[in-house]
Amino acid sequence: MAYTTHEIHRIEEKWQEIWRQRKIFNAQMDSAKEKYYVLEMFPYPSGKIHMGHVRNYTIADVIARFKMMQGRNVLHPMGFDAFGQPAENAAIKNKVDPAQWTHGCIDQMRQGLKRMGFSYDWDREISTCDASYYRWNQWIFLKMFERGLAYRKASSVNWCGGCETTLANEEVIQGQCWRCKSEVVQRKLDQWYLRITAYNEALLEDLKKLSRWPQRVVTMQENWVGKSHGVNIFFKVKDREDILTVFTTRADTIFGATYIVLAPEHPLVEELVKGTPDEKEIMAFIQKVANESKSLRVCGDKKKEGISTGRHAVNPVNGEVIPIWIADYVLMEYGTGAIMAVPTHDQRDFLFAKEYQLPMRIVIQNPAEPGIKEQDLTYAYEGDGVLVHSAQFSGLSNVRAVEKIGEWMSANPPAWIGETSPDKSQGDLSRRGCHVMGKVSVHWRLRDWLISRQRYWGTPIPMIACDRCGIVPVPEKDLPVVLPENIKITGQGGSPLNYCAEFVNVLCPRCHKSARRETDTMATFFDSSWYYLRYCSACDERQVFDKKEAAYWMPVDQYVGGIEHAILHLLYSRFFTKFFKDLGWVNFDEPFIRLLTQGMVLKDGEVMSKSRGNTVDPDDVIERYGADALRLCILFAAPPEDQLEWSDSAVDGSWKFLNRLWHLVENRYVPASGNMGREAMDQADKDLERARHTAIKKVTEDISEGYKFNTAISSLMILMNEIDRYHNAAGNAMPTGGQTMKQVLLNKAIRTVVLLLSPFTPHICEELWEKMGGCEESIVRVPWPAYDKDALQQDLVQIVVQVNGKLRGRCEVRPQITEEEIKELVLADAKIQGFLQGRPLRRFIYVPGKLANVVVEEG
RNA sequence: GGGCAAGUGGUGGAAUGGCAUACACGCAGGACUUAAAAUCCUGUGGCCGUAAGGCUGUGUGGGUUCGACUCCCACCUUGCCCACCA
Repeated sequence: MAYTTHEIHRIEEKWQEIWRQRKIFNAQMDSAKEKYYVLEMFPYPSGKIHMGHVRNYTIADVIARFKMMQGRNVLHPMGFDAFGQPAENAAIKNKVDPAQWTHGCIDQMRQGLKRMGFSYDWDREISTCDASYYRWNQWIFLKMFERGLAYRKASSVNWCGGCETTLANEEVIQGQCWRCKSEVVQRKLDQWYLRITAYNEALLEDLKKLSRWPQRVVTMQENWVGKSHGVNIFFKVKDREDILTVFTTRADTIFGATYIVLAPEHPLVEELVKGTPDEKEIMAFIQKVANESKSLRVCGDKKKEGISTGRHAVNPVNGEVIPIWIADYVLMEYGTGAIMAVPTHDQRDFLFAKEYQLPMRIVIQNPAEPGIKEQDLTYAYEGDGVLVHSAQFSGLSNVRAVEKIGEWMSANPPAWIGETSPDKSQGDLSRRGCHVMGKVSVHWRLRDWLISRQRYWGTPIPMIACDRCGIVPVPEKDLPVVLPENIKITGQGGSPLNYCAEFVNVLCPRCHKSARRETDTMATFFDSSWYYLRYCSACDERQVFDKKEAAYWMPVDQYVGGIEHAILHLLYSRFFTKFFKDLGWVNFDEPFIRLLTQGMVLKDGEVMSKSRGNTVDPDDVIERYGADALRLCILFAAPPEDQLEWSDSAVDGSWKFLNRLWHLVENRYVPASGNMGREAMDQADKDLERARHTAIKKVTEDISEGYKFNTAISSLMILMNEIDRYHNAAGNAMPTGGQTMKQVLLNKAIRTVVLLLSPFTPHICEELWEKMGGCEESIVRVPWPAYDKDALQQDLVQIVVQVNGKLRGRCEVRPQITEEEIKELVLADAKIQGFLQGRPLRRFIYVPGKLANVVVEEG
């Protein structure tokens, strides 16, 4: 029977059906067995699966099947991240119901995944848009609310005009909406936040436990949480009682501070400029900056703009009076929204000072330009050096001064104490903690997570606003707050739920008078922050997840997904896990032990995407070559973490290889019995056995150590080549139907290829295994083969001979040969002698089993 | 501006201190065929040479080493991430 396209489809469908019927991939908790949880980032159901999905899920599937064969109890679930904007956009554009559209996409996607033959436990499938799932979102939200981790606050938020909704900091990329790329602007709004910053220390500290995550993801998270050590310095406003707190990591430059800059949004600004001659002009400037888009404001190349307040501040270390400015380059979101400017040692301050002709003073000597004057500077010196013009700290290295000055400021009163009048201000200031110059402090970059979205297709936030009782949570017994259907979605006028009277108008759970339901929905990243826990007991209707099941299955042993989630999703998931630990629902700190970020799939050097129009439909490939060839091709073409350049001819190659394997079993596999001891083997037999064991070793190590599927597959190709060679050489000794020992060895090698290849191309391997008389219910139940060290031994090894590091010959020796013996052998060799040209031997290096290097005088 | 990753034949890639280019694609030649496809065999970094063989060769320049694709320093290029973060 030929391995035709028709035959491939029959085989693939046959085995997919068998897996389903025999429940091969249904996971059961079994404390007697060691578990293994392998998980892929679940897809957004946008329709058909694309090559990115195929790659992601094929990688994880190989791992899952490999672990199954190694005897682990494997949990490998799949589901759909089904809430989100595309469904709403489709509703606006095509006038279809988001729920209907989403379910259509899910069906299509599920079918695509099944066609690939992935080893999912479909009984655990979840969809985040089902009330059976999102009710637990609401439950979690209530638990967070109880503990003060979910709160409502009015503040300036990121607003995307394109999506007509708010965005989390993490969703703003270069000042633009991560989804639609619209400019993000700031708006004052009352919104729901999650207090992720309560965990900032743990989110940073526990990164140390993630030794099996890619370093760059850990670094990205580290930078995002952004802990910086520095000093809060208290500057008093001259002739007023106000204190301006500035944060700096460069306390060593405090004596070089020549002006103060406030962010335009700084709360003290209005107060400070009130009644001053330039008030109007200043307020106009602030308004102008406020109207600017975030990306423009945050662009580093932009000319820095500012305006003087006319007010002055007193430097606590020396009583120096310096001007207070307002400028767009200082951001309210970071630090205290106020900085001390040191133009000589900070490039931003330098540019600003040049622009507005503000004074500067050098306080760190640049060793490359000693004695340079302030007016001759062309850039700020940000490097290390010795302090000058810094009172008692002059002469100290700036690195040490950072610490020393911080300590000194924390322990001593400011210069203006006692100098200010009237006297009563002193007591007032001390009460505010300003009896010292500054305070060593830590600032974080991480902000609380804004989760309100003015969208329809998401989890309703389970809160009710009552005029009498304030914000009241929906009682647990009333969950879920079901998302109403048949809503008109126009894409305009804010949250569509606002217009749904039966949803909005409710009775207050506390006073039972009329009240209004919250109409914002949760950001969809909420849904995906805990779905891995839900899979542990996906059908449990009584609780968010089963503690016992989660204790058994969690944490996820291997997580596979795209690098694009390196910050958002992974950070949020880590936060939720820590929250569940505090709730007492889990007993571990981190959800994902090992993380693999697969590379992108490219076509003609560009990322494959719908908008570029360079996609290759996996379905078309399956139609022509089958799922196995597609899987093999995508695994063989590149290591999983690298970018993968799609090429049609590569599938052709995989298909040819599977064909060869098919015909190998069809034509060369002849049932035979018996066993051949090593002593009875000739050289060819030993070589075949060695090739077989080498392949077992290599494939096992390549899969488990670095997920080097491409080299694992190539070693199987090598074994196949060896089998062909062996068969051709042994032709005469192997008559058709022969019961010879050669046939036994050959069969063994063929069975090994099929077993080792089965995680990569499961359908064809199941079929061939069955043909060869395997009687297990599935090949994943066959134990993974082990290799024998003795069989790897060679009787003779080839040694490379070098003269002065250059390859000059080879020799075959016993592996046990001593250095003395080989030295004698090499030096006696006529060819080597020719290269030595009689020069005296200086050194002889022997790397056992590999190489000998004769070192003589050059020339 | 900062961080990370990468740079190897015509192509995808292999080798992490010891034979550079495994394995595959492509290409060329051959076998089979009336022919084509498929399949099988052989060859395939560059230069010189009929050959044996020699020289050269992993982005560039230096260094360490008996020996460097691999380690160190500097630079160039590309990709990704972050970015007026005080």
